Amino acid sequence: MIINNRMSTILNAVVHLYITNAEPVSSEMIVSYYGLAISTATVRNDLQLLEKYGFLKKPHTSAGRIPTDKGYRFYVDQLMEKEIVHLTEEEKQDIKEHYKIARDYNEIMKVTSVLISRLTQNLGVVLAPNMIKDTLKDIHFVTLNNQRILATLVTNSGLFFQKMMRVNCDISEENLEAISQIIKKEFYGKSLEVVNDEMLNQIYHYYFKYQTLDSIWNLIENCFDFTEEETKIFFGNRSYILKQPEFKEIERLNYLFDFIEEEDNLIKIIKKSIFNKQIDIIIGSELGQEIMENCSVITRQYLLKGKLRGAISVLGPTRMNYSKSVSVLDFISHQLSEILSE
Amino acid sequence: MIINNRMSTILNAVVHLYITNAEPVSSEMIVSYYGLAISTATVRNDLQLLEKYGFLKKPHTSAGRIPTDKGYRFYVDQLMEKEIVHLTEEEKQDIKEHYKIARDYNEIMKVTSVLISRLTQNLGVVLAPNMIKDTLKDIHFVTLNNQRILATLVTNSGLFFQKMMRVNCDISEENLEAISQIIKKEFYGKSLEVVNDEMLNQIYHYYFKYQTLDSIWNLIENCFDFTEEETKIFFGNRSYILKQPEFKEIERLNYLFDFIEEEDNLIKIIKKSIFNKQIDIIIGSELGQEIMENCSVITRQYLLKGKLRGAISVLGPTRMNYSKSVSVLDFISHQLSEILSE
DNA sequence: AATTAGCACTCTATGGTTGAGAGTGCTAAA
DNA sequence: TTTAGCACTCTCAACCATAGAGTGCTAATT
Repeated sequence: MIINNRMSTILNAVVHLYITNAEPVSSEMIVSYYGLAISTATVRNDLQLLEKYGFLKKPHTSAGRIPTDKGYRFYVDQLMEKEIVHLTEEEKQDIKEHYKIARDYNEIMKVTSVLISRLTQNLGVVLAPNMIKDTLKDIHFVTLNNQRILATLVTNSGLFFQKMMRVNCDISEENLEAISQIIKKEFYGKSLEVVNDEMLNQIYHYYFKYQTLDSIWNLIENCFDFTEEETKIFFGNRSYILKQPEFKEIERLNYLFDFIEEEDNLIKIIKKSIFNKQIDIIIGSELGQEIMENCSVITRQYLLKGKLRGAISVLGPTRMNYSKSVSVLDFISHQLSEILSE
Repeated sequence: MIINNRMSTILNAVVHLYITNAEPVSSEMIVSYYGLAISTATVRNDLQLLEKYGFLKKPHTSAGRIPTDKGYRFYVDQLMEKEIVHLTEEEKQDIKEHYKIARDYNEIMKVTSVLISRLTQNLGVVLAPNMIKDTLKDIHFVTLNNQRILATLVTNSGLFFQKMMRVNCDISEENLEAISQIIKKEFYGKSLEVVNDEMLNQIYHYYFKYQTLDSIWNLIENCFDFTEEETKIFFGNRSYILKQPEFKEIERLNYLFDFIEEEDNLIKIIKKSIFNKQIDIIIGSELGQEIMENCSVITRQYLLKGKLRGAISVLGPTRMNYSKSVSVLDFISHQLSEILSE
């Protein structure tokens, strides 16, 4: 299997034209749109070869070609980088404006997902920052009512985390204050992972050490498990993806929404991606989800103070603009990292 | 215009059959499914009259009848109450189980919306509890990092409210503590509305009164506006509504999603409803949104300690099961009120 | 006066047919 | 190795034709 220069050009052309027109690409189209100095017959020969190699396929005998997953893979790995579509100044400005308005972390995540949706015309997805490797900086309890206490836990990187806890008896402000002092004293500077494990394992140790607070540790034992919290996921606008021609048959759309609303599968896929590399593109069947075989997911890491914390993604049909999506994710990832770190 | 008993029965039959089958209802159908002791011709005569009065319409000359908005309105106002579909024991148990798992308020709202979606097979919507009429019970500041402070404000009903504030200079823990003490001292027991207004109006008063804290009031002035927070809205599963036959043409679906994602319109509609009455049903064109003329919204209030706080809704096609939806909303509203109040 | 049987009429939905057009793949020539 | 030329294939849209579902009207019946 030899892919010469011309074949690369042709494959590239097919991908491009198919991405923009959503219709099978003919030899005629390739020549005319790219002004190639070769005949359509020559192009057809190459197309035949590219199909034989598995990069292209035809919906039916007398139709033009469309890329296979393997074709997109080759495009993404070998051809795309040369022609990354950079964002326009307006787009960049637009992104920055939106971030200026967002105040709290939830809003920042929401804005991020919406921006990705809008700029890629597909579904933007954001995984909220993970803080399990952070260290404990502060903890505070507030009584909401006689059955509920709100714990706010702050980490060294300025992220925070909240949990409502149910209790069966009144606990005085003083006792809550004392508890938080103890926790700070014992755990300040330790990673949440450690705090969590040690607290759960050694609860009786603390129970004996600080006897005055006996009733409270029992409550905390049941309530204070930081890790059980599942990853928060944010979705941007779903309306753009609805308009993609691959979803004009409702059935496909049903599959897509069932998949999205299941959430866990998607979270798994995204998490696996950021573990691998800074940016990861998963195409169609590579997702390993039969019902999603006509979709791709692009995932980009984002950082907080230089450390990997979460991911932002684009979910769209395999016929998506990979180049544009990568640019969007790159730029937004930088903005997001900057905002979170500041 | 006289609607006799038989005509009511027939109108009721049309609504029922159309709701379950999503297909125009013929005279034959009505007689056979309802075992009426009259001929189809008689039914046809009544159908003609009901159409003349505007309760029914035909998609085309030789088709059965479907209800108009006016027809649904009559059904909902006059016929429905006699035959409310109560939830089964399993459904009730299912709801309770789900609420047991939910811990914090966000989870409770999310679970609520999902339950509504599942049980009605349409889109569940929840407006988070409004706390502007609550009084201030506690306030606490935590430093996240040198640029960000997290304020947690607790109200007398055990709800809380958070805001991240940006600052340009370090503020010591002591100063933050002092500030919160001052706010508590000045505003404890006052409604958030009042706190908000007075704080913003009299900021200079406090500035002079507590001079040691000069730099801080400036920051608070810009950041601490409780009311600007817009109403939080939660959506359940969108996948059920996708499967409704009225949305098998993508275009309708596009309208629906554009409307949903706009959010503001829907929030306005829901808020107007709860202001009116405990339960409110808005049918098709009554929504006043051209693109949503084939949809209805049912809204139910929910309480916290006996006071109106928010709303739960069902959004679906006008051909939705109003009776079932009302039951679902009723039951869930009670559960939700109970959980929030406990 | 109300109901019903009977029947003509209307409209949709389905399936089959046709022809145009798009695009390929092959062959033979350049 | 490239290309012109052409037969071949398949889709798509348009156009029937027909079956059948359901109505509305008229005249008969209760």
